[in-house]
Amino acid sequence: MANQFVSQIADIETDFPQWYTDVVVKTKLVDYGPVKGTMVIRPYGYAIWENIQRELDSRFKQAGVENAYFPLLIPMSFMTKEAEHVEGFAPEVAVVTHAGGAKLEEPLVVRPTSETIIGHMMGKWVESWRDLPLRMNQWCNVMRWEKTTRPFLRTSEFLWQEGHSVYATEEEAEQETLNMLHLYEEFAKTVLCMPVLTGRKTEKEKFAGAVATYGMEAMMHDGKSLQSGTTHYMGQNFAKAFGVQFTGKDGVLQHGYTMSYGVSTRLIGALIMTHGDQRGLILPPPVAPVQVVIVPIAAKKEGVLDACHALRERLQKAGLRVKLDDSENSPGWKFNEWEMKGVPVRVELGPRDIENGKMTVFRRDTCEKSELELASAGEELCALLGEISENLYQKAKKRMHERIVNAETLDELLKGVDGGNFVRAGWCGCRECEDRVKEFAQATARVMDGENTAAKCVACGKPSVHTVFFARAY
RNA sequence: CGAGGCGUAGCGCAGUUUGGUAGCGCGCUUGGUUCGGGACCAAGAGGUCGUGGGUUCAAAUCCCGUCGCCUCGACCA
Repeated sequence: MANQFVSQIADIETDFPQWYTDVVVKTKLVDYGPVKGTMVIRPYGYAIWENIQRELDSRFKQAGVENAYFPLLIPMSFMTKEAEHVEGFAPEVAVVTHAGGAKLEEPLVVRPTSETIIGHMMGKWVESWRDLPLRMNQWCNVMRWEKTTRPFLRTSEFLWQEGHSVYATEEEAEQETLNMLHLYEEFAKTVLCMPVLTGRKTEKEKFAGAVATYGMEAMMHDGKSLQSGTTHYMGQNFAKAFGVQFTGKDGVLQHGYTMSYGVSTRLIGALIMTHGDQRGLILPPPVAPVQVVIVPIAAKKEGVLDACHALRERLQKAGLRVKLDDSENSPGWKFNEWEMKGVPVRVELGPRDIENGKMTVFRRDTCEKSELELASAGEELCALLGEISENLYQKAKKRMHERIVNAETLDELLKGVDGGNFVRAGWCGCRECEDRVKEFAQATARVMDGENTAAKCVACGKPSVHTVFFARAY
């Protein structure tokens, strides 16, 4: 009986994909949209995104990046200007052919990403070395007509931020590509409480039109990897395609160097799958829409609701996001509901607590109950939320590091990924070997390690050029 | 696009083999008693059985077509 609600959610150990879908839908984060492959983000889910936006945006601003907005529709001819780019995205773009009751002269692409239209505008805006660097970010939706979809992880339409910059030199643009990767990594750690692996992507996995792509990969409960953010160094590919030219200090007309970076609502999927447990969501305090939920006990008894309202006000003044659940549901029902929704801390307040000047506190990450002083509720709970963040990060980090194994042969690599691990292995750098790994172990190269520590290639046995993290991926 | 599965109340399903009054659980509405881990009692609302055709006295059930969805493969933030 007590676990009736658990039966609503699939078993996290044995049925991970189903568990994920159950949690996302049953905790009312999203609903399915009428158009296949789209999702409706409900208020509770969107509040998580707003918190992610706020935290990330303040970091961008601090780094000197400004927000802008570019149009949803991109002329088809823009897409075809960069050869690799169009080839990479053509299979998944949605195209508008009619508008205003008539067929359009030139079809319009619903943006799958905005390199082309931003490149076009950069071409107009950049004239002199004094105009550089030009660093912009936009928060928007994009559309990629994927064949199979899953809420947050892969939907036809998704929300993201895409940052785009032009620099005068190769060194600056490359450096910015790495800086943003590190900004993402720090963000994942301190805001999402999520450890990640970062590094350069292989040629096969890189962004269409880029010179180099870097990725941030997070490990899910089942040992599969989820690409959670990417940064791209474009060299002069897009600058040449869109005429992004400037006159340098030396008076010479030259092309700029561009780079871009993005994270999407997929981050929400990542934190669900990183922290969640058998009871449902566990949301990291920095992004939780509700950080503390107050559940009154015996609400009709005199003074209980008053005490709850007073506590809520004090906690709000302390800067916490607080919800007082004064609905007619029974306390047990509320406990389970808010646990499933991942609220980090619950405060139970009843006649017994009030009489003793205490509050009963339940923390979602460990599911432990304790009593804290009502008088110092604000400070106590702020400290507890910090402790929960730290604990979530350390737990996830420990799990990730325990599940990174080394392999010297394809058999070892297969055994590793079958066991739900990331596999660190040597690679000679050729496409054939990368394909062979995928065919043999259904694992792809996620990112390359900073240094090459392996002796030989896991597939062909020739000397290793890169050490690569291989994993199955979402 | 290849292979499998499923469409019956808001959600989850039974009923289909062997044709015969449209069912169950949860949820919802109203009233009452409850409230420290998904409470209980009573009364109630809610269905073109995905859809088109056929067989039959009679179709959720049998036959033919069609549409939609899900899972697994190839593509991907």
